[in-house]
Parts: sequence; C-alpha cells; structure tokens
Amino acid sequence: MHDTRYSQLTCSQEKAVFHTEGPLLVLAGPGSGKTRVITYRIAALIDSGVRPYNICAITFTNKAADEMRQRAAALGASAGAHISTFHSLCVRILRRYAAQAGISSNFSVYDESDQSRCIKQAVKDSELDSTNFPPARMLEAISALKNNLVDVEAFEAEAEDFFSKTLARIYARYQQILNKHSALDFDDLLMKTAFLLRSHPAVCSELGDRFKFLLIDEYQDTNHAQYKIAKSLVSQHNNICATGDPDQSIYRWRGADIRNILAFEKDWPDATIVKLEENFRSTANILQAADNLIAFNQKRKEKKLVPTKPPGKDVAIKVFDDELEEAEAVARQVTELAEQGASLKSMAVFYRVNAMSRVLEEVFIQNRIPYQIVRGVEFYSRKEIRDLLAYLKVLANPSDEIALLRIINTPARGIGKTTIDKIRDYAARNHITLIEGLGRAAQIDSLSKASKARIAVFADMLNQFNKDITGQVAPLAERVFVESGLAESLRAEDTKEKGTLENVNELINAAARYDQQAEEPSLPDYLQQIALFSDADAYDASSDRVPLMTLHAAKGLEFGNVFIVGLEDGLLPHERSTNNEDELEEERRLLFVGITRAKAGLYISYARYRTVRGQMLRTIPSQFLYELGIEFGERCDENQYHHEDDDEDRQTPGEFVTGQLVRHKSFGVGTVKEFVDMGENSIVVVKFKTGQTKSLVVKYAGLSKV
DNA sequence: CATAGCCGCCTTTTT
DNA sequence: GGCGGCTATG
Repeated sequence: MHDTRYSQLTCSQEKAVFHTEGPLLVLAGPGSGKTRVITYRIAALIDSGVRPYNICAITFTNKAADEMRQRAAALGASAGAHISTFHSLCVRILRRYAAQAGISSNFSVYDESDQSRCIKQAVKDSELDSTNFPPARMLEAISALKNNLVDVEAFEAEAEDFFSKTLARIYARYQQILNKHSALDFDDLLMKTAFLLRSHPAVCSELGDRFKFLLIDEYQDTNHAQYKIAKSLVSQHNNICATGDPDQSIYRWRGADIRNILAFEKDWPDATIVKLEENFRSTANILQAADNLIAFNQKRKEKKLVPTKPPGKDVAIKVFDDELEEAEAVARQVTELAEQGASLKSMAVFYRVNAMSRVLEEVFIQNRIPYQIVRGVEFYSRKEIRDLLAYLKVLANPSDEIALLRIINTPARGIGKTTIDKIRDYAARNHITLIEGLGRAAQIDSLSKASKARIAVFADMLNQFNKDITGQVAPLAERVFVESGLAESLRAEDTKEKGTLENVNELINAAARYDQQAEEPSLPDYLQQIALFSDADAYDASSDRVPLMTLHAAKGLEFGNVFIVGLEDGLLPHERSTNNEDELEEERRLLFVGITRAKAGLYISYARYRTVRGQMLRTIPSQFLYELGIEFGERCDENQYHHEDDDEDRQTPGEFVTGQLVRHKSFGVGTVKEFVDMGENSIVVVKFKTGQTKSLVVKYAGLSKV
C-alpha cells in the first residue's frame, strides 16, 4: 500500500512511521534509525494529507535540523514543516509573542561571555566578594534554576539558608541587568517560552493549532523547561512523537532530565511504545564492547543491542607512552586506512576535552593529513568578528550595553575609561540607558570639551547607520565595517597568517547567504540565529578531511573508523564528573555514545604519561577500559621507551605488582591491574571478581595480599 | 588616554 | 598554558 520510498523500512520502523493516533514513543538504541523514523514520519504525515505548515520537528542541533530538512525534501515532503532546535523555536515564539512575554522583539541573545560579564556585575552590585561567590558557579546555579523553571520570585520565596538567600540576591540582580539590556540568555529562551505558554492560554492554543504534530528527536536529553514547553504545545491534541535512548543521555549536567523519557507513559497514558533494537550501523564486535560497557550502569533499564552485521574487525585498545606518541599512532593508522581506500571523512577522532585537540592537530599538520576541528563557536569568538557583530547588536538593540561598551572605543577614538565611567554614572543617576546617556553627553558637566566632541561624533555615526537597518544584513555589515573605522584599523595590523580581514569577509558572505535563505531577513533575526550556533553545527560532512571533535559533539553522527583517545582516569571519566555514581554513569554513557558511532573500525587508546598544564604526569588507565571486556596488554611494548620508575614500582617492597591477587573488605578478591607509585599516596587499580574495576589509594584501601 | 607588560586566576562537556 | 584585569609608563 505504501510506495517504494518506504520499502526499506523494517517492520518496527514502519509501525513508528505510520502510527498516527495519539502519543508515540520510539525507544531506540544507537544505529537503529530513529532520526530516520522522524524524517520518514514527516513525509508520511504529509502524504496522509497533513499540511507541512502544521508539523513541527525538534532536533538537537541546527546541523541536525538542516540535514532533516534536506532528507525530508529528498523524500518529496514539501518544504514548510518547521524543523529546528528547541532554542530556535523559542526564539521564534518569543519574537512573535514578545508583547505577551513581556519582552521586546529585538532582544539580544547573550552567550557565555556576555553572561559572564553580567554575572560579574551582579555579584559586584550585590556587594559580594567574587572569591566567595565565584561568578561561574553562580551562573551554573542560576542556569539550573531556570532549567527547572524557578524564576527569581519563586526562588526568593523558597530560599532559607544564607547561601540560597545570597544566591537569590545575585539572581535577582542578574535578571535586572539582562532586563535593562533587553537581553535573554540561553536558559531564558526556554524559561520565558514555558512561562508564556503557561500563563497565556490563547497563545498556547494558537500554537497548538499551528503545530498539530510535534516530533522530538533525542528526547532523553530534554530538560524540564523543554518538557513543559512540549507538553503545552500538544495539550490540545496529544500528537507528540518522541524518540530517544536513555543510554545516550549525556547532558544531565546541563539540566537534561532522563525521567522525561522514562516517564513518558505516565505523562501520556495512552502512548504507543515502539522499540527499535536492531543496530544497522556497527559490527557485532563493536556492539559487544558497547554492550559490555553500558551494562556496568546500575540505574538503567536493561536493553540488548541486536547486531545485524558480522563480527568484523577486533576492537583495538592501545597503550602509548605519551599523548604525542598516541597522536602519531592515530595519524599512522589514518594514513594506513586511507591507503587501503578509506576516505578521510569516513574517519573521526573523539576526545573528552577540547584542549586535547592540540597535539592531534600538530601531528596531523606535520603528516599533511587534512583535518577539521569541529568547533563552531570558535569563528564567532574571534576578536574581529565579535567587534563587527557588536556594532550590529547595538543597532538591533540599543539597550545592549555589553555590545555598546565593546564598540564605544573600538577602534580607539579617544573615549577612554574615565569618560565612559562619567557617562555611566550620569546614566545611572538619571535612570536612563547608556546609549541615552551618550545622546545627552553635552549636558554632563564633568566631561571635557574634547570628550564631548568625540562622543558626539560616535553617536552621530550610530545615528547614520540607524537610518537603514531594515532589510538585508550583509550590505549593512559591510557598510558598518568600513565606516566605523574597523576596516582601516584591521588593515593596519593584518597579516596573511592572521587572516582577520578574510574572517570578516567570511562573516559578510555568511550574512549574504542568510539574506538569501531567510524568508524575511532582519537584523535581530540574523543575530538571534547566529547566537544559537553550536560546535556540532560547524561539522562539514562533505569535505574530505578527518573530523576531530569532543565526544559530546559526536552525538548523532557515524563513521567507518573511529578513534577515541585519552582513556585515562580523570580524563574519561573526567575528574570533575566523579563526585557521585550518577556522574560516573553519565561519563560511561558518553563513551558508549562514542563507541557506537563506529561502523567498522574502533581504536581506543590511552597514554601512560600526559602533559597537563605544561606538566608531564603519570596517568592511571580509565576503569572503562576494563569494562569493555576486551583483553589488552597493559605493560608497554618491547619496542617502546621503558621508564625507570616502572622498575622501581616492581622493586618497592611491600607494594603491589601487576597480576598480584588482593582482597578488599567490601569488594572481595581481585587482580592488580596497575600500580602507581606516589609515595604514601600510591594508587592501585584492581579488577575485582565482581567485574568492577576500582582505583584505590593504597593507604586507605586496606588491601591484603592473597 | 593608550599601550605594554605583568600578575594571578581558572581550566569539562554546550544550546 | 591562556586570558582578563590591573598597573606603570609614555
């Protein structure tokens, strides 16, 4: 009955695609085609007569949204369905219903560095010391509150102890500052949308009419705010389709609540659940390793990964002396695979932290292997780009003081700190914004005549720009770049290596592309869009270079051959994520995600020494290595450099040797896998008969030799 | 008021 | 090892 477009779907996939009555949850493991189910479902809905306009699909990144749009188009699903991330959807809703949401529609979206400035100001305004109240910590706490839809009033009401009360003060002040700047941070986008839908039934029902079908991919990584938004949007019709895999939840630290997917059936009691257990991506050997690993997570619904492919190659676990050797081995293997005919884009290297890309990059350059670092925000954090964007931000939203302060003396035009302080002071006393203060500079007595003149020139320039800020973005950007003096000041110090001018050109080109693609190009829309740009969005799958990325950025992707480096205790699992069992389990899921990206080849490695902050340190193998159920040689190979202290390890009387049987009072009997001599702080890694592997500090562990 | 140089602080993952 | 902020100097 269905046409050939759907003929390659499996039975369960077909069920999910064509299910049209009520709520639907697709519980699916890695490589089972869940994103594909959503794409096909969009096409199937349209086939059945649903207008594309009435469909809303939520993806995890903008990149994923782009891809889904293309794939849906290839299936003949006509354009018009709304496909975007949660954050982009919220921007659209908030702009459309700005009045009801109590904000202005040209709001700025503040990124991490903007937020950081605001929070520092808030801590200072609250007359608190930033050593006792570190801004980053405060921001983290506020973010968590917003993700849980706790606004300032609610938090003030519940805050009882000293810390909470202080935090409440900072939170209140922080929101005041954002308000004054007409700015929303990432979390505000969600919180304000959730509140808008909650308190304006008319808006809620209008959107419910508009989006008659809501589809959400990667549902395991939604937070409470996103859950509430979804719930509101479908409250009239319950046409929600969510897909996800609890084992791939890796954003708990950002507020993702795994209970959303686990409790789906409670939220929608008449939900249909479709399970997709077959894996069409990886070889059986790779899946076995993934399965062995994830089985160590206690808080988990057991789920089998069913391979559809033959065993394939063995998973390789390699030990290297240091990170340089590790990187060189990756490069060698990449070259070898390439010689065997694999394309560079079919491989990928994953690591836990961005800083680890450095060595890899150097080695890849040396070996002339084309690569791409998947870091989208990098481009937008360059000074010259931020400077030009700051001009545009001020034009779009004159209240944006962060942007204004950035450009007021960039390039240098003789308006220094003293002058700015005087204007800020005046503005504060008269309850006007900084930009209004600039307009009234002539009336500020403390300013010198020369300063007043310079301010007048600057204010005049902004007014000139303001005359045509409607319509296309690229021409305006170009004009601002030249007339602001930025172009000239950059030209003076630009070199071929720095390529600052080239970067600005690229920005203007990107703006031109936006102008062509957007239905209704506008400056605020453009700025709001690029603020939501993420690392993963920078991944160019079509260019034949080896992508290097964090494990987080690898989500949703797949490659023929995958390298995962730095399987060391403190790095993966990361030391900042080992405070409790939940965090450790998330680290394990992170590695699980990395492993299951691989189709045919998987190369896992660790270095016995790693340079951290300029210091070469002895490492401990990650406990996850032992959990993969793969034998690997832990001592260094014959041909590798032999470190003297290894011999000391073995000779120190009373200490432990690899292979030694030991007994622990609660874990029982186990085998010593690694001994790290650090005097009285020595650490021993033991694999216990229970299957667990633990890193123990010798002096506390109370181990007895068997 | 601009600039250079130094000190001290932080350093996971990201929409 | 990198950046932001502060200070000293021109």
